[in-house]
Amino acid sequence: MTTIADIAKLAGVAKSTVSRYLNDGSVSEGTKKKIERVINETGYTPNAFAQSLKAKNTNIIGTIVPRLDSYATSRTLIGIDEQLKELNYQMLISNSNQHLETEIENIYTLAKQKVAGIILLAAEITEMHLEAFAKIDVPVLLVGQQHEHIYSVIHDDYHAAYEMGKYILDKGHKKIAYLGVTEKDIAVGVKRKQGFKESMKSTSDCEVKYYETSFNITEALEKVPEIIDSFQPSILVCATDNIALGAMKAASIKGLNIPKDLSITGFGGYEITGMIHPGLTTAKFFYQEAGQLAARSIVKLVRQEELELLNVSSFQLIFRESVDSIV
Amino acid sequence: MTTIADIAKLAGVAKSTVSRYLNDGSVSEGTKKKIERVINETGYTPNAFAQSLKAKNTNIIGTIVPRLDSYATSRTLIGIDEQLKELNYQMLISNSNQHLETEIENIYTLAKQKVAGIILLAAEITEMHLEAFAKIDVPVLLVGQQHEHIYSVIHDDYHAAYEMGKYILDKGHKKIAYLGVTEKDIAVGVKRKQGFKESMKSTSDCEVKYYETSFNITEALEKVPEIIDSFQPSILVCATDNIALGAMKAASIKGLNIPKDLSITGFGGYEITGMIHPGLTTAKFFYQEAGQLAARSIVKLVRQEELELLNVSSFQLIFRESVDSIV
DNA sequence: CTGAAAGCGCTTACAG
DNA sequence: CTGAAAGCGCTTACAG
Repeated sequence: MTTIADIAKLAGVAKSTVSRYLNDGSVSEGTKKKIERVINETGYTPNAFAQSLKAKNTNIIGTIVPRLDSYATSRTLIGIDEQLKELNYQMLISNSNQHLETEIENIYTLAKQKVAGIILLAAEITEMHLEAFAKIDVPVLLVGQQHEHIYSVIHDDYHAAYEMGKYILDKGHKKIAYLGVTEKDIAVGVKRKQGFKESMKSTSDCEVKYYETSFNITEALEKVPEIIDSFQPSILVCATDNIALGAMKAASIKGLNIPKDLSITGFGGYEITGMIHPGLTTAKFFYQEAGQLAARSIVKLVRQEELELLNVSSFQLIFRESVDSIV
Repeated sequence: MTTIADIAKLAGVAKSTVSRYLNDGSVSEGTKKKIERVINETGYTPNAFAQSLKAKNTNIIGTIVPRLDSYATSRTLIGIDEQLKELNYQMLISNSNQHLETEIENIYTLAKQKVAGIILLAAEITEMHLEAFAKIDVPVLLVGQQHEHIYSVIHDDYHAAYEMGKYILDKGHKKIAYLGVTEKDIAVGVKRKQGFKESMKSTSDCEVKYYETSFNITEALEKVPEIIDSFQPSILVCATDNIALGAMKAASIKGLNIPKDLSITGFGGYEITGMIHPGLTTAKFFYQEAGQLAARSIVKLVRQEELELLNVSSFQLIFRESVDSIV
């Protein structure tokens, strides 16, 4: 293993000069060349531990995810990773496994590891989160959820739901069931529902009912039949693609034809929604792009550059076969 | 930030004693207690960089994945992470984005970061891989692919395919199409086909044809119609769940009923295969468990304990509605 | 069992 | 622009 001392000796300069060459670079052309040559010959790369020991922080961005096995998470991570590499930062993934306490722990652990910044793929921001953010001296960026005091990148849940509502109204649906999730989740539970409700205001002859389920496909699978039986909606607007998938399965099991007997929509734009039959009409969010935006944003924060508190990533409605036109 | 020097001063001992307390622990009961108290009061944790700088290696296991957005990868990572935490190691994920060169680069980069070991979720092992493994002085474990010279954890592709073959024979199928992938992929391309072929030997009145496609759903979607048209199989055995998903979509688009007109099976056991309608008959691999096994195995390698060269993770056939019984 | 000292590979004022 | 020296927070022989 070659060290900075080796390079210095081989190049005939002092270690500090090599270090300067590696960093700020106020070195004369001549010595620059000498050092460059030696580094190339030896294939030297500085020891990151020694660097971090002095510098007291790293070029690592810690990314905390609630779960690893989710399409949204994966795509977001890919975007973060891509962009971070380009900016010469490294991504460190920390999985909290849907455990609030583990999530809080991970915040402190990452801080202790002297990460330059933390990206949190958030579901819910509690007092404990705020306390942790305050205690650690590391910039934090939320992805997927907003907060009045914390920088964030969010998806445009509100407008996506608003447009979705408009669309199904256009399609002539009048008995509409909205299957949402807990309001603890501001993005999915509150904003999507708000946007949807807003779009429903434009009509008066519609019957709209709101239901709640979890993010779990299986729970949707169980809940949907009673909604169908009691309310008999012409369309079921599901707050996530997974819930929609569960709903489709439930409808199929009941022998209903989608979309003839029941239309269904989702939110997310998961790849699988285009691979099933019938294809699912959904609002696609750009997870990878949002990840890239998040990476750029946290680096700005690290560099103490300016950043909007709230950064919104866009969406796109995808129209497929799961919605029928009612005439 | 409190350091080992602070602890030493507060406890009235030398730094080296504190260090000893933290490590081998040959410290008298009395001083142990004093140090313990101070550490608890201050909430001191050693600086990992300083430790690594001396120790010259870390408790980090680098995990290289070909892609982040795959069910198999995600589940495997969860298993690795879980088990590694329990063994007091940390997982560092390195995404090569299905780029061979990036993958090779990642091997060297991880080695430079002084990871204790490397787990490689492998697709194909080339000469460049072997060269990299030889050059770096870090134990390596393959997951998903085997190799005569390298430690590995694999799924039991051969027997899974063998059992699947037996099962569809039992169901009375006689015109069978097998849709596999490139033989560069030993596990999926070679072993699954071999196991399947072996099971076909037990019968003589069957017509079996072998086709090849990529891992890409879309490609399966395009390829399947011509297979159906030209060969008219009663069943399509797909080498992965994704290919099966594409096949199901293709069949649905053609207006075929699954399984009445065409039976379909997959391999993988992805969660989604149970959520679509009809449910997909498939061979489930235990990715998470395999990940745990991988974590235990690489730690054994790091600790220079003994390990079998080849470690096999199990499988389970899941019977659902996508296979018809032919009488 | 315990402490003083050297050293891991860097960076950073401080002189020149 | 350049170098000598101190120091980052730890560990590890070496004495005692």
